[in-house]
Amino acid sequence: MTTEHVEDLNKLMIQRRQKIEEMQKMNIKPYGKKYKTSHHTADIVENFADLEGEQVSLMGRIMALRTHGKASFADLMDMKGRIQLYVKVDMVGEEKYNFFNTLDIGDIIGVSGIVFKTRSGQISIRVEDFRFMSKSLRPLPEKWHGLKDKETRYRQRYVDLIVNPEVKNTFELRSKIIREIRRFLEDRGFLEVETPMMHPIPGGTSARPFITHHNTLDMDLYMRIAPELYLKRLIVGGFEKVFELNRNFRNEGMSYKHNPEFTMMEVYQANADYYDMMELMEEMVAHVAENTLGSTKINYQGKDIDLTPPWRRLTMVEAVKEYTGIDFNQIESDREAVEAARSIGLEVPSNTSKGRVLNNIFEEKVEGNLIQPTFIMNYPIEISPLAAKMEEDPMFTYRFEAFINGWEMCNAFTELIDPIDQKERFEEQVRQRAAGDEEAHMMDEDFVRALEYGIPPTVGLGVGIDRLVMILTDSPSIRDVILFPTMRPEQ
RNA sequence: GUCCCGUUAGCUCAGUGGUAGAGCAUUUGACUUUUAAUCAAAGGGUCAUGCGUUCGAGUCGCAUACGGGACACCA
Repeated sequence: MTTEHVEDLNKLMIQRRQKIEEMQKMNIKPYGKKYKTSHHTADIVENFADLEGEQVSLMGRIMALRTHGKASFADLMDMKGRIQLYVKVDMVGEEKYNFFNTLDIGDIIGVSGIVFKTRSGQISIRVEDFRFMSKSLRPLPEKWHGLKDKETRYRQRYVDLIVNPEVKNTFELRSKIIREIRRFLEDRGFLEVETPMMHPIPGGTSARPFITHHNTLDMDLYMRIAPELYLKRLIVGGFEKVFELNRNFRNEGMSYKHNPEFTMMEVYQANADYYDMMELMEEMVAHVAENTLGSTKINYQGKDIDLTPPWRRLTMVEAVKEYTGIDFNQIESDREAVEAARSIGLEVPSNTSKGRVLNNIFEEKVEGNLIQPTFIMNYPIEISPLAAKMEEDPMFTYRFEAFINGWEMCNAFTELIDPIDQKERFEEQVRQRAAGDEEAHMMDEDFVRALEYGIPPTVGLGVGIDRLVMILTDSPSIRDVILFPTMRPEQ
């Protein structure tokens, strides 16, 4: 700690640094070694009947200190909760007792003592001995109002976690949700795999990528926007059921439901179709809700949502008809479609194709209404370059998305497995890219080559994990379910 | 990218163009079952940053930074 730095510190921080000097005079180490513990706080509270009168030892952070002359109370917090400490001068001796009263909120100590209940019924530890373990040099936010400032909460998540217990709950729940997804898929014979995060050609979806550079190879690489094309290569290779649950990176706008890096789960299954995947999706979400929240009936920001399968299924054409009255089965030409869109107040360029118009109307007029889980099926081919064409109507694909609370929660389709068709669709994307569409797909020759070896009929599903966690943890912003959300640097 | 809002003590927040406020936290004292402990006293501020308007700016204006919200972009 340099002196010029100390000058910047506020009074509270100077006081705490001075306490370190006083501790050193007393031969107490401000930063010590591990302390042998027998329990966590919550274990004692939960098993009080068995532990009353027993000796226990704990490690934790002082969160409150109430001195009463010759006896003091403190609240000790660890990863499982809090417990009250009761320290008496005649138990620990005058010197230790006086030192205890100089502890700061935030300091970390090890204690051992006897479990008992105070007169007012509070389960506590009568401290027989304690050891200082680590000094806290910065004051924590206030005990009652906690830390509210969102900027500080996101930038200094460690403080948020210390003082806002519900934040810890959210992230524990997130961990359980991800664990249950893995368990669900593994129980059904899916193999978890890891494919590259740095791609020479970013593919698998429409999105702008982040670009990075490899020095030794002297080449640019792209942070992946989706694992899709690599997972399908694995289906070519003979893995019939695979999934990957990890980060994707998209260089796009940020919002309460978009973070530049986010967690995606993609599943691929050979010899299956999109009906199988709809079943898997609704069962998986129900399994996760049941095993983390204990119910498939949840409440998100005041809205009751019932995740119990089966979920409602509608084609995109049916959904648009239901919410706007426009029947795309009756629309023959692109021009008619554009006119229909304009008739309900949507601005659409004149040269827009029928399928894109349908999708625009869906996004503008339908999506937001789909609060209860709903599968929307059969997406237009123009916006689905990796999905299999429907035999019944080549304008559409065997693709579906699930919506909950008006948000897209997953995207899935029976995969295009015809390498010749795939190559043509890539070529069309390349033309659109040349025409200025930055998010059109790039040609991936190796992926086409893989398909040329032959791939069984396959279905794939991608689930936005952060949004699922938002719904299940009742979190209003994606930043509330990502420990360290992307932010500009301070200053 | 556009618009709106916010930034005052460690934290949570008041603040009407005229001496910078409260609660908690902190320091000192009292108190051996308190628990938002209590009681008594004290200290604590580059009002985000910069430039203006004004006799005088936390307050009015402009710009910048960071954050939040909405929209746009976007699966």
